[in-house]
Amino acid sequence: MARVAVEVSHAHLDRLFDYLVDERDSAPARPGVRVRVRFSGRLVGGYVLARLGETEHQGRLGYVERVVSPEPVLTAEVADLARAVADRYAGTIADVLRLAVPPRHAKAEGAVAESALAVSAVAESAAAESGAPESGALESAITESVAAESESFRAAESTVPAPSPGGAVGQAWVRYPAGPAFLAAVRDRRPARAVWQALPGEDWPARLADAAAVAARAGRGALIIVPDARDLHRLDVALAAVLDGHPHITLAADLGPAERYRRFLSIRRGTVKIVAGTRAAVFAPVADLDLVAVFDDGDDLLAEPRAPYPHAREVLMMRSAALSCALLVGGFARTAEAQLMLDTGWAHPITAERAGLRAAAPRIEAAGDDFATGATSAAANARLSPAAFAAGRAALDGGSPVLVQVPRRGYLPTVACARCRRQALCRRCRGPLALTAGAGPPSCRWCGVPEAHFRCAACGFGNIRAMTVGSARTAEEFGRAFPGVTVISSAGSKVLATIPQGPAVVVATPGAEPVVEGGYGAALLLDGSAMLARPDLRAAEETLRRWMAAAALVRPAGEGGRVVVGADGSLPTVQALVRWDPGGHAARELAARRELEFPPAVAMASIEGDAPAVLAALDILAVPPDGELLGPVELEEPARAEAPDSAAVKGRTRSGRAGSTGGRGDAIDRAGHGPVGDLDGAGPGAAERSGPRLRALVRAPLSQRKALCAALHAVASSRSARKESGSVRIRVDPADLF
DNA sequence: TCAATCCGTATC
DNA sequence: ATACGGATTGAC
Repeated sequence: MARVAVEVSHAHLDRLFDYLVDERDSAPARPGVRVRVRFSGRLVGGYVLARLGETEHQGRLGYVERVVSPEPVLTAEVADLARAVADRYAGTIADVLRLAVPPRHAKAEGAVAESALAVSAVAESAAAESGAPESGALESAITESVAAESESFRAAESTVPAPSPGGAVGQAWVRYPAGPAFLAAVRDRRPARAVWQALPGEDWPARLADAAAVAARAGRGALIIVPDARDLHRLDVALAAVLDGHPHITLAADLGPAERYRRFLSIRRGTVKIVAGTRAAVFAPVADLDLVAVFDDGDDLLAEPRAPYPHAREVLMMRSAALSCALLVGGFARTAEAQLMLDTGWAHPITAERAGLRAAAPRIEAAGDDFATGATSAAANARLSPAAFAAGRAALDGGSPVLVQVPRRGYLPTVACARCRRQALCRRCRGPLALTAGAGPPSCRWCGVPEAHFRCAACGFGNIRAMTVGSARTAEEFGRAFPGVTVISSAGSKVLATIPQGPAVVVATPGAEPVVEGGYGAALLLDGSAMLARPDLRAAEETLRRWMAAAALVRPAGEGGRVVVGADGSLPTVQALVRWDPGGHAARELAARRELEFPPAVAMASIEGDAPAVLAALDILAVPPDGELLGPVELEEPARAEAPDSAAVKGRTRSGRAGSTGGRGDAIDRAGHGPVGDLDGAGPGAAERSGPRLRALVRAPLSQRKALCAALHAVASSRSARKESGSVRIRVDPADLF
């Protein structure tokens, strides 16, 4: 007999089923293999989780129809993890397994054996180029820290033989007092858990690679998750430089099915134990995991958009807890979630001392609100305050590039009625109208329809004015402000990974800032007020994260590096940037969330969908004793007019979002329905046709998260068992709360 | 009293 | 989807 996890995502079927195994299938039907089974008539896929001598099932058992392949693709660890993640997010194990195990590609199964050595072309070439680093630095750093008994990571007798010489890494971690002790813990396979605030200018891919190398030298595995493909490429290069000899592999979303499965297999077979990837890789079945790490955990790309919407940081936390292995949550800034880990004592901080920070940080100043505020500045050079202009000028004169961060891409991405200032919206889909470079009428960023005869819906006026200035227009303005200087743009569909040294103005959207050898001479952070004013729970945290990511690319103050932020210097978030205090800011954020009873201080879930279905769901929801139901409220539809939005500015592609065409993807994501469905029903009637949609929030103390998730799962089970009509989406810790 | 049929529910 | 059990119905 075999216990099988079937690929059926109905909540009421979210359990294991036993099947008989025919004699001829008995050998290959090992735990972890894919099988096909008959499940109430139809053939479905599944995974063998265990072989059994007996069953608890009362009725008749069916037979495993077919063993798809003898390859055990699902390890016991990942199976347990999938169950835990499903429980944590009130989802089903089938949904998690869909995220965790890539589709089979038969050809790749045969091919893996020979090709496993050539796992990363980048890795090979980069390794060849980098010289052999001197040896001994890490070892001495670790030894010192062990002797010193770091406060954060209790030193233990080393149980692992000293790593062989021939390439040392980790020396740079001594800038963080707790750093070497953490590496020692990784080496000794102790379950150290750390929240790491990288110093400005830090070569963070190299530091993560150091940590992975420690695991590799101990003959063990490491898994590192980063937000996007550009970060992953940097990490790939860094790993290649320090791993000498130990193979590593990257897992990105844009690999084809064959390559994806091939790499997955070489990880599962233990051929490669050092793995780096984007969010889907959190489930990679890395052998002998010693370390799991994530960098820049505030990036919304780390939230999986498919059910049950797990967050990479949370999955890695669960993995490290289940395996008792080291966890590293890093970033220039610090999320409220990371702060909570520190507050509860679950993790320890790895931060630099004040002196180290002073040596590394650029000089940062606020230029006040008058510089860079959308409409009023669009016409003039007012977007450049005297301080900003001076900082830029000085850097350029010194032969260095200047980074200009603009939260919005495009030319003039939002426009408004010139008389009443109401935002100008598309008359067809109510999406935002925008102006593109050059002449021509405004057009809708969602459906693309041009608006040749704008009339304000509120006051009937026929002229528009700019409300926000995008990166393209900003590049134009800076070209005029600094005549003769090269202007480089990195935004939207054309994101640059690096730029050459030398004087240039680099205009980039957040997350798209190119890296430059030696650092930028200055960074000018525009339109900060707009970014801070977004109606989003995480607006402050997210703004600081973006600012710090940009400011971290600037050389230290001692080498002339300057940062000017266009926002009121008295704002706490601006203060946190100026003083480079991500920890203090995160502590205040978390305190505010406690006050408001919002995540991560409480467990929160959203229930949204068609009104009757949501009401019926709420009717049977057993809210935990100290829980609370908020709403339901009607969702405005179509989606509301916007402030700078998070995902669209980066110009990176995530599933279902057209990176280069932008508008279309936005429409689908934000409104929950595509533009096509509404084309024949312009006006208010269009939204009504699908019926009103409701959203409710439920919250509970963290101690009752399990009960909350169980109650939500019960709601989903009841709905799916009765095949109830209408759609309801349940999300635990939803990325967007408003 | 028993078969034919309907309906709800479980799905191994 | 399909299979099954229990309830319901209608013929004898």
